[in-house]
Amino acid sequence: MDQRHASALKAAGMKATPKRLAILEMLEAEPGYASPEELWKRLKDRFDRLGLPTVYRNLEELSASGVLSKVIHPNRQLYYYFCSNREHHHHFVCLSCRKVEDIPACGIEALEQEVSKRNGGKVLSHILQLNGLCGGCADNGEKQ
Amino acid sequence: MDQRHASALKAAGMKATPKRLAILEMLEAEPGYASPEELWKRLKDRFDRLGLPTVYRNLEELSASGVLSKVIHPNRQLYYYFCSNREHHHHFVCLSCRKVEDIPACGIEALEQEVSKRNGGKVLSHILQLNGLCGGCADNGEKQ
DNA sequence: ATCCTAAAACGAAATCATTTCTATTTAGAG
DNA sequence: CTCTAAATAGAAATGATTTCGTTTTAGGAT
Ligand SMILES: [Mn+2]
Ligand SMILES: [Mn+2]
Ligand SMILES: [Zn+2]
Ligand SMILES: [Zn+2]
Repeated sequence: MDQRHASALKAAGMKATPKRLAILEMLEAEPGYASPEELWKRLKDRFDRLGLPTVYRNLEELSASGVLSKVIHPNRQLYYYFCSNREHHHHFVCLSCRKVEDIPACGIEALEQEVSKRNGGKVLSHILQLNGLCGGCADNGEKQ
Repeated sequence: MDQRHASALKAAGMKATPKRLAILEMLEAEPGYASPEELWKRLKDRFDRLGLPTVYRNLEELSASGVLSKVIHPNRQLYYYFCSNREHHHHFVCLSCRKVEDIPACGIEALEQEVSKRNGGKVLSHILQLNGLCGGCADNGEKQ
């Protein structure tokens, strides 16, 4: 149905199944981020059969391929967000209403004040973390 | 015993119990971040009794009070790190050896290259997220 | 249009890191 | 030294997420 999403899936090397398309449609319509179970509960009505593991699996795959973005939440549960901005950027997420706002730049100190002043919101905390391999480990191809 | 840690605990309004001090000592000696269970297994030898929930509870409390820092890990398990740098800063963590390096500035794009070149490491991914309340939600004191 | 096969989905069950709960112990103020 | 709120034990519960063997399906090939 939705050619945009079908194309995105094809570009990601994934089959355009009805359930994947429904997940993308629902998440795109969502104003903020959503949990796998929330999406599952609402998607169940549109299919005679839909397993929660299927939702988990697809969200993770779509996130891994960059079609969806994952939210790092203090409660450490999984949340996903559909962001049409294909440029590299980061997010401001509201812990109350789950709204997600794009953050164009990456200067954190300046960013906090800017977000706080421009949107009138309050930044309670921020997470900045670089994951990777140090020099010694990058050499030999160790993992984990 | 360790006056520095006892003082840090006092400053945080926490009692300087032997187990808390042992947790801090062990984590300070650790070259990288560690999980609650790893610390527990090694601390058990030093006490006739030590519950895993106690380690979890103390790590979380110490993290909340800023004595320890929490690591955001792709496997979504809990890891903690003792950082003596009391200035506001961020971390580069190695997914292979768990080493943690301070990152003084917050310009992410520049940072990735800088970390990659200066330390010879490889940045596989980064997380930048601001958590807080948007304008609408900051007004009324809603939570979650 | 039909076949074929790797990919996707099912769904019950398992996993297991983390939390909860109640009784017991203890740090540290007075 | 006493007293009490804070801290801990330890068993049990929790529940989000994953696993697994089976069944179904998307989509390229014929
Ligand atoms: Mn975005
Ligand atoms: Mn540090
Ligand atoms: Zn390393
Ligand atoms: Zn909000």
